[in-house]
Formats: sequence, structure tokens, C-alpha cells
Amino acid sequence: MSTLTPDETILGLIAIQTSHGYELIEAFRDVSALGEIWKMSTSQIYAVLKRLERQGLITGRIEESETAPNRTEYCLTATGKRRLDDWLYDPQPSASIRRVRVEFLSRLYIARQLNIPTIPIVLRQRATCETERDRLRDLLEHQPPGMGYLAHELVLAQLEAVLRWIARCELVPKDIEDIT
Amino acid sequence: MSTLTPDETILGLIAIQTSHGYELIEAFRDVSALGEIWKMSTSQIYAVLKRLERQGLITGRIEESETAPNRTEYCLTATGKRRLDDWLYDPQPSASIRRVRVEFLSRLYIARQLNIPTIPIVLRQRATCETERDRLRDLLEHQPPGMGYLAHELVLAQLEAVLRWIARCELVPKDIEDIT
DNA sequence: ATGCCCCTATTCTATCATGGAATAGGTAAA
DNA sequence: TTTACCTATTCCATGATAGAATAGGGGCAT
Repeated sequence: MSTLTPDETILGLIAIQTSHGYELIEAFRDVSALGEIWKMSTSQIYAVLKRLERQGLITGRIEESETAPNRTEYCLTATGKRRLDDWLYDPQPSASIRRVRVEFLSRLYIARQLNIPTIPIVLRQRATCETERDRLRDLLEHQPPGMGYLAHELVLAQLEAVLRWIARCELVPKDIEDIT
Repeated sequence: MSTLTPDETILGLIAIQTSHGYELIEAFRDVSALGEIWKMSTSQIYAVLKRLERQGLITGRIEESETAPNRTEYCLTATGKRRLDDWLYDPQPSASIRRVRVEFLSRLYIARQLNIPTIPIVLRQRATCETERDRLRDLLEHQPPGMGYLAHELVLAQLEAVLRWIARCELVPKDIEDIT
């Protein structure tokens, strides 16, 4: 899995409450929710919903309405619940900078909304970032100067910034809990 | 332009020396060149070449060979040269973290190979990152806590890391020149 | 009332990106 | 001799993505 998909995050939102596409779109627009984290187009959300349903992670049923267009309400299947848990409790979350920003924050948001403790998520994220930082430090010691060196230096600097940022999150866990 | 395309970088490589697809693939594989910066598949390079030719930025001519498969050598057109210059001298390079890592380093690499002074490129990149940093600082002062706040805090921390890294690049400009 | 735009809710379409395999002849090692 | 890799490119199927299309209802200003 190398691309950054909103699949699990959407799974999480549906776990919080069964939703139809338009509701999810609004969650991704809402700046106090996921608005600053993901930028997603309308059709992408419906595409993800189709995929999740095809994979048997969610099921939809059509809600008829006379005053408004019909909508399809989706809720998690047992498989979907398991997939979501696997994601939330992933013991080795990616240390990629983008993924930390997007996936880790999404995990935090979803976990909070589901009343799942966020501290373990933070600790695991810190652990993988520390491992990756150490790996990069080693790598830099043996790498000859050049573009690759500069690139790795930058990634290392960013990982260190991530770790300082995570440390601040840890110091004030209450704040994380109180967010949202 | 929101996606991160290798188009201009490939334009740059062709400006350094006329090349065919396979040669470019090797430049992107070579760790001492762009290997650590871009990850690209074979077919993507040929797709980019097709696009650049369709846009009139490069022209290809087939080199026949009996000992090896035919190849198509590409070289820049006048328009292509102008497009490359616009990119190299872009007065407002993106301050997005990914783009700094990928685009800025590519600019640096191409400029060096073309014997164009790299210092102005570095200074312009620093300037836009500083502007963006200031914007984020302002934004954070007025933003209520929440996921958006955390997200912006992280981006700010990463921008600051980028700026420290750029400062190191500036302090030892000779090193940048000597790289590659 | 009339026209117009916005809101809800979703689908459609066309283009682009992507990875992976297919092709195909040559060469070097085992 | 088989195996496997190097050069060089194309093909294909799937997937992502943006943007428009659809469609009925409500509000607001002229």
C-alpha cells in the first residue's frame, strides 16, 4: 500500500455513525473535523463508497424520500469493523511525512470520536518515526554527499520535527482528548 | 498545477543532453543523480515524453540500430527551452513540503548540470517558505484548537525544519556546487 | 411572478496516471 | 544449453480525478 487513500478514514466516519455520501462530504469540508487534513472531490467519496461496498466492508441501503433526493445510507459490516480496528491499532504506522500528517491525524480523530484511547496510537506513531529517524541517521553516515544526501538530510530534519511535534502531543494528552 | 509531475525535470535532463527514454530511466535510477528524489516507473517516463512532444516542448527522431532496439532521441524545442527556464527561474516556487523536497532539489540538480547559478534558486525557495511560515503563524494565532490546529502546527514545524535545512544549504554554497 | 442561484444527493464521462507484463534481439555466465 | 539479464519500448487493464450533468425544491431579489 503506497498511495494515500481515505478508505479507512471513511470507514471510521461510518463507524461513528451510519452515513450517506453527502454527509461524508460535509465531514471532509468541516474545518473542525477533517477539513484541513484531506482535500477530496465529491466524486471521489462516492468512488470510495463503491469500492468499500464491493470489498464487503460496508453495506448500503437506499433511504427513500419525497422531499429530497434518495440517499444510500452505509454502515459497517463485521469485516469492515475488523479492517477499521486493524488500521486504528496498526502496530507499525508509516513514518512517511505525508502519512503522518494525514493518516495519523485521521486515526487520532476517528479514535477520539469512537472513544478509543488515543495515547497508544500516539506512542506507536512515535516509535516508528524514531526507528525511521535512526535508520536515516545511519544511512547519512555512510552516504556520500550528493543529491541523495541532501534529500535524506531533509527527510531526517522533517522526521525530527515530526517527533518534536508528537512529543508536544504527548505532553498534553488532555488537549488531544479535548480537541475535536 | 497541483500534482507533482516530473515533466520539467525531464525537460531539464534533455536540456543537459539529448536523450532517449532508457537513458532517462537510468538517470532516475542513479542514486547519485535523481534516484533518491523521484520514484518512477518505466512507462511513466515514456508517457511524459509523449506528452512533452505533443505539447511541442521536445522533438524526437528515431535512431536506427542493428545491434540494439531502435531508440528515439529527444531534444528541446525553443518553446521547451523557454518552459524550462520559466521553471528554473520560477519566482514563487511552491512551499509545499513535498514540492520542496522533490521540485526544489530537482531544480538544484538541473541548474547545477546546466552551469546555472543555484544561489538565486535557493534564495527564492527560502523566500516563499518564509512567507508561508509567516502566514501559518498568523493563522495559528486565530485558529481554535482542533484537528485543523494540530495539522497546521505540524505543517509549520515542517516548514521551519525546511528553512533550517535551506539555511545550511546557503551557508555552504560551495557544497551545493560541488555536489552531483 | 419571474428568473436565478443555491442546497441536497448522486452519477456520468472523459482524461490521466500507474504498474506490470509483453516484446524482442543480444550477450554473458553457468 | 539453458538461464538470465541488458537494452528499449509498447501495451493493457485498472484506477484515480476533475468537472459537468441531473433533478427537484427552496429562498431571494427585481
